[in-house]
Amino acid sequence: MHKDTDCGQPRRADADAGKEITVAGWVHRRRDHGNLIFIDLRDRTGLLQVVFNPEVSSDAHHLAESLRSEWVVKVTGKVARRIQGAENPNLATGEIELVASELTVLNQSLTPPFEVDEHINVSEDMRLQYRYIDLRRQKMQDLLKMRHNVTRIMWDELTDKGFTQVETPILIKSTPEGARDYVVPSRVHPGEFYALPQSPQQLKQILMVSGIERYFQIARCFRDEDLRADRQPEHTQLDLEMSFVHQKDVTDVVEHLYARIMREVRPEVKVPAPFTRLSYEEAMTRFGTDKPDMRLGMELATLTEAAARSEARVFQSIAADGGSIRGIAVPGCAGYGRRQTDELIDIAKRHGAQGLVFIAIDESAESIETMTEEQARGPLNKFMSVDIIRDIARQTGAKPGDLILMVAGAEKMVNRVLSELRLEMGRRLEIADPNEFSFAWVTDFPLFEWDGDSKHWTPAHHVFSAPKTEHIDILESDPGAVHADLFDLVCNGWELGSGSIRIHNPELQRRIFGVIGYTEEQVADRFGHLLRAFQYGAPPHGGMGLGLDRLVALIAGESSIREVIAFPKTQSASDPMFEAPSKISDEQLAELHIAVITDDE
RNA sequence: GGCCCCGUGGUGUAGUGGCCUAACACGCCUCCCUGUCAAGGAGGAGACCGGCAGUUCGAAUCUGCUCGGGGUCGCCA
Repeated sequence: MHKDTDCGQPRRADADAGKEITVAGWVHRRRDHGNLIFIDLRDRTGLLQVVFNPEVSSDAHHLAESLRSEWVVKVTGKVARRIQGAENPNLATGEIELVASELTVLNQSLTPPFEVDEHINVSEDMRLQYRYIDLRRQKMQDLLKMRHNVTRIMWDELTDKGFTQVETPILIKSTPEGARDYVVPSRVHPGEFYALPQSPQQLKQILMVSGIERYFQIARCFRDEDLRADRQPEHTQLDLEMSFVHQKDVTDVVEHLYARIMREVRPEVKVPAPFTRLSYEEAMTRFGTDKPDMRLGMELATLTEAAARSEARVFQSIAADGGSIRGIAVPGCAGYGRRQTDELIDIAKRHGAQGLVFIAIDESAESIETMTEEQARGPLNKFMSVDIIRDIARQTGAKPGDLILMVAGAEKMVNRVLSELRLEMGRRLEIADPNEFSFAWVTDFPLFEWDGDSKHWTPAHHVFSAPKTEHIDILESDPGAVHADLFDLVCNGWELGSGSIRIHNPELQRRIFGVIGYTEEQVADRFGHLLRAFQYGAPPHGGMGLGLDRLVALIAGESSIREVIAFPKTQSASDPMFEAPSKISDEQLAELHIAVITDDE
């Protein structure tokens, strides 16, 4: 080793003073006082102040004059207690310093494009281009370690529970469902292609047929779709699958694991236990979304009946057409002015609403029951009696000083709009406690969704989820009413993963394919291997896929998963450091039997 | 594919039609300094304003196209 001690290691003057040590690392900062030179030396464990004193070693002092930021050096010297008054309480090693007797420059460095420091502000573009420098920052090192710890706990916990980690192949077969595949040409089979897995779903189900019983993998998944703050073309998921289980068995394992991760990685935060459980129906009714942030309050109320009793034509006609009128009460916002309400109307319109109806309950009202007509202000109030307004206030839970937001129209749109407004108001009012992690299981999803474009039923999750036993009879006759043992794990508005009890009966699996509208040929081509496997004693099984990047970002309080991925890609799915993707040589293309067609224009 | 925001020395910003021969901070370079720690002091170098085309007497500033980055809708079994 070039060093015998880590920079962050010697900490106490009593214990360490007088020891001769050798450390090595990067020059974090240099303070040259002429005759006395200070270097903050940085390695993965932290900072250590090194002093070069010409009276101790004139050679070392002389060489130290040439040191610059990010040079890589090795220093030998004696640990000494700092002189009185020169201690640095901000540094873990602030009580001591290293008095250098010997300095070796192991490598020089160009002046870095940005400083390796926490307080600086650099564009993400620049950070990604020089990711190796960016990752030297303490914060990035901490995030990578946190991620490591999360996966370490996954390994520990699942190993204890009898799980076996199995690596599944990265080169598999394209089964064009859902997302676009990333595709890899085969040299040996001209004109044929592998696909990178969108998830190891089928492989892990086959492992259940193989008798593994409890499988997990920290698996890379590839999807060639547009990126977002929480979506990368390759993401990592904790993939797990269990045999002979019911839904509760799967959620118990995951809940125990996630509670433990929170306890060990963020011991200071609140994690309400047990995790909340609510059905998809209930989530949509109370929050308008299947991934609610439950810290926000402001639950949705159905006001169709009350609003339809008013003289307001909009409400009457929407109610008559089978539409829905719903609303939320935003605490303390009765004083919102025109500009603020206009902003909310914009948000509502962006998400499909025709408009947004406000009722402001004046602070001066003693209570909802005693408030007067004048104490409730709103554009449609002249069409509503005080009784109706009171009714609306009661159902939304509004109090004096609150602002009620109402949206009318198709239920799906109304829910989406109110859910967005709820999130927006939560952000504005800073309602959510950043130290609370409110996990919830959302269960009993419908198995199918109607796709108006393709005029087909499509799987709400994926084709392998089992319908609830009591709904098997109506699979073909009323697909929309079929629910499944299908569940999501959500936390603070983030979808962290979903799972289900799978189909293990090849005949039932064929019926599902039938409802979705696959032909015999398509089924044979895409899923023949799975159906064949199921004919040889497939056990009942179920499992989950849980996003690791999202989990770590959530735990770390980061809004983008790029912060917790060592080498993420930009929104155009490219890597600014590698400059990937890139063209390949004609020789490579020829070998792969590939001709590139260039778009003119 | 749609919509929105951004692009000025190495980095982050200011400048939004003539005051710009482009300002500020950090960084960088030189010198001074034995107790600093986001050291301090003095001096200095460094950008023609993402690219192209236009409007104008005059463009960093206006317009169009384009490239790059970010957010979002679509998309994401």
